[in-house]
Amino acid sequence: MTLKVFNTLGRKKEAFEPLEPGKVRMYVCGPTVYDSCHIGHARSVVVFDVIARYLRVKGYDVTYVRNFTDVDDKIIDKANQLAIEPQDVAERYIKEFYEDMDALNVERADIEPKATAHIHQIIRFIEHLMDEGFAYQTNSDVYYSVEKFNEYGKLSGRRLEEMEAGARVEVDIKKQNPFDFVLWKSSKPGEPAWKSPWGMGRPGWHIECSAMSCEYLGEMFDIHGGGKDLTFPHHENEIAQSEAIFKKPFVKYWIHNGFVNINQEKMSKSLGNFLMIKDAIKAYHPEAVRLFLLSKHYRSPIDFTEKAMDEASAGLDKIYSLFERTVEKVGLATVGDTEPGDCWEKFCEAMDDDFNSARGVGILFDTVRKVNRTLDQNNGELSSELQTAILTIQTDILRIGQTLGILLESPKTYFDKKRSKVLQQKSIDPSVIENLIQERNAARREKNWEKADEIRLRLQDLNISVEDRPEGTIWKITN
RNA sequence: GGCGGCAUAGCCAAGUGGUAAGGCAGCGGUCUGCAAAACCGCUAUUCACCAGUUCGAAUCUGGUUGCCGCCUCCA
Repeated sequence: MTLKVFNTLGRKKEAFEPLEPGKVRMYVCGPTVYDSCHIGHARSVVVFDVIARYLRVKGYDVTYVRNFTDVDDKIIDKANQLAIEPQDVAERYIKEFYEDMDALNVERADIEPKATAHIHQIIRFIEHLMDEGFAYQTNSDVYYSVEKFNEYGKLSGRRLEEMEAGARVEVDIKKQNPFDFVLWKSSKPGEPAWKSPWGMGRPGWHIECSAMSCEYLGEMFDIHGGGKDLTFPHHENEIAQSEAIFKKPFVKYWIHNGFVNINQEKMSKSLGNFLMIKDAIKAYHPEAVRLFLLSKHYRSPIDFTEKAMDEASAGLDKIYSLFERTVEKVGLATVGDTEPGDCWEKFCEAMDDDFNSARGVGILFDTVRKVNRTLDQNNGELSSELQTAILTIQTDILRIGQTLGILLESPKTYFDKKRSKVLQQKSIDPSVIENLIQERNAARREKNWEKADEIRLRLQDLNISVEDRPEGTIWKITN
């Protein structure tokens, strides 16, 4: 099976062939740490987390770099607002980033460099650009001259001449071309500043990624990712910087994820509709958030709504419920005990097609239904063949879960946590529930159906549904 | 103004030349004291619209309409 990847550079799917066989070097633009992460950050980070996991599953030796932009105007603004140091702002939000991403089961990147820890490399990079004639100094600022780079615009499909016609960019008189961008910015008193050949200042935004990707991945590497909005100007500028110096293709595959809307609206400051990760995971299980994010293709926009999240939660319940059943029948295997089966192979086919996790999720539910059917049809003892078959499928589902970063809890833990969360929210003592269930079962034994049903209705009002199973009554939280 | 994307059932969503995955909701059934859960069946002759290419198109081409994104250091 060959993996195909949609490359923004060229805008088509291409067979994935890393520069060095068996190795993948990938760089993803991380956040500018001036505020809490919102659901849009979550999508980008989760999508690339899954891409990295899948590449590893495919057997590639992956080196994954994701940076933190920890020096920036917005960080400085925030520091002024809070009357603290910019680096404290950055530290605070890096800490929050980890809290959010850990909750979402995002694996750490192999290297997570910060811009401020690479000032030396950045300055050297800029010097290099000056030497090669791609940059110029005005007062104490250094700019990149886009006109010097012939291929400027090749990633985003723009041409300098065409852009100028309708550009709304305010013309900065210090720039030779309105699209020239700052490489080194002189500092005002009190701002973070480093000594440089051009005076005290700080790096522009784009240069850190060129400098740090080179530092950790070399002059050329395989995958560079980020949100769609970064295509222009950020990634276009990175190409201009890196290719100007190294005179060869900077990145082989550019991957960009689509945006998250909230109730069909773009998240924006003016609408005040930013959904922060920490709030989303208060309301929903983090795995439900992941399942939601992965149930649509990564390049399409996705709409965050309460309904969509309820459906994702219900879907997750459905899978964990299946595990409850299979664990009882065949026990819980761990990935590695069993050879991958058909289900896993179909999932891989989907993922091989430009990481089509949406199709993969479809296959997951398809499989869940098949196992439930098998269990329904074989109510009594399972033959050893069936047990083995179910174990294989169960393990496939777990394998898929590991790739998508879901299904990492035991069904018991999952449902227990869900229960206690809701009970806590509603300040209900679980023993009250248990007592009601006992009372209802007593009524049922006496065939007092009226009383039993009345108790069931009372529980329903508390968002609790009861299931009378052959082996006893259990209760669950409904969404 | 420039560049790009999208339009598939009530809703969400796969599907890039071979006769419409999956989820949610709905209806009917099996199971059940009744339910719930699970399963089975039904639910798009049709993929925004028009024209074209082809033996054959949701998929390719041209056009129309509608929505959205980027061109603002927003993932």
